[in-house]
Amino acid sequence: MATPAALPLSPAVRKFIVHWGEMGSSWGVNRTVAQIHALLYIAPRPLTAEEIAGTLSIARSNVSTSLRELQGWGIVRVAHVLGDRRDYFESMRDVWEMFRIILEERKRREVDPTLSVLRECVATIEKTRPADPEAKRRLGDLLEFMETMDSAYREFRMLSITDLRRFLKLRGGVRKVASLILSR
Amino acid sequence: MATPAALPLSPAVRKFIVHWGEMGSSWGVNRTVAQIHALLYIAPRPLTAEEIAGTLSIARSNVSTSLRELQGWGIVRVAHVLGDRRDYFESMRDVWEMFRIILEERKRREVDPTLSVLRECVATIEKTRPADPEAKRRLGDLLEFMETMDSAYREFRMLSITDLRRFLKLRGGVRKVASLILSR
DNA sequence: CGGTGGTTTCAGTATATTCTGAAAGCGGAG
DNA sequence: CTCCGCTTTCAGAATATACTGAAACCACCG
Repeated sequence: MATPAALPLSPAVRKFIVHWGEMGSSWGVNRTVAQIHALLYIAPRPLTAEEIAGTLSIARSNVSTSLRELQGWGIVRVAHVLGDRRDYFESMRDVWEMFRIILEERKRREVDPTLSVLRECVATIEKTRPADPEAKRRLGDLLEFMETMDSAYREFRMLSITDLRRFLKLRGGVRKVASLILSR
Repeated sequence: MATPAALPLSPAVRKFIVHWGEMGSSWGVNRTVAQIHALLYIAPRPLTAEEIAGTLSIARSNVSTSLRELQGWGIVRVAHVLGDRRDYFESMRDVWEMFRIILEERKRREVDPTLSVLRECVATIEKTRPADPEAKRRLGDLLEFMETMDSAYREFRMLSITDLRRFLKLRGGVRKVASLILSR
């Protein structure tokens, strides 16, 4: 009863795909989308939509939509094979780069809008009389926190992947930094 | 038709609560739970479950469940008023501390399990013959990435909130660090 | 004890999300 | 122009998630 185009997957790979799907769910990513991503990431070559559908037992149309979303995130792209009219899909392979892209995208879609909302709220409260000092303070704190995070992120973003990697891999590095920069 | 115990909320506060709820959704947190958290965070004093239900127009029982979840995360706790049998609930107020707690909790619930799964998968593949070199490499890369992130996180976690705050607030700090530590 | 004020549980309902299959779209080949 | 292989769209079906209200529970009080 297996769909014709199903790829053979080892148990380990199967397990990984399933887990990645669940992980996705709890991070607000559709399970199927995450599974497709996992499959493409681990596959040794680009796959057709048909193969993906067969392998994961999901409808062809569902694959189409999900692939579109993954392309929207910029971590999957189409490739072509000479003499073959079908679209082949492949995932970005560099994990660090992928991480960077996803982070950037989530910031853009979620953090940035929150920052504007917070700014608007604070502004509105300030215009109100009598201003509600409690609420103003709380929203202000939150806004300040997010702005600090935001600019710290912008700074880290400027590092090359290689430097970022080296930095994060330093053992005891953080403590060194702390004593170097923070003590005065 | 307003529920008796509804608190008066300014439009700005209202907007904040609604937005926070939506934010929650896209991060895998139930909208209602996020709204309650927002309300408690901004409220000038601890609130009863009744007040929360009234203010947000949700069922009393729903509030109960959601509060339990927030307590599970460790960012909301009960307080009591002398001579009043009811439970009052209040949110943690320090945004940085709250962030730290949420991060820790998500790591524990999501990153740690993923790390084990990846380790298991890699181990399984290694035992298989002939081992699938492609898959092994891909899973290995991912595992290495997550392990690096994990230990970097552990290091940062050792900083006091104050130091962390100072560190993230340094302008140009990252570049300084980069040249200090990375160049050799 | 039985009553009172409050909290929690849970089965059923409502809502939102995801998935499917059939139909429409698209572009090249003949 | 029409057929063919492939892709996308979309209305409705299936599923998962969130929410409600009624009932059970609990602890204290008289």
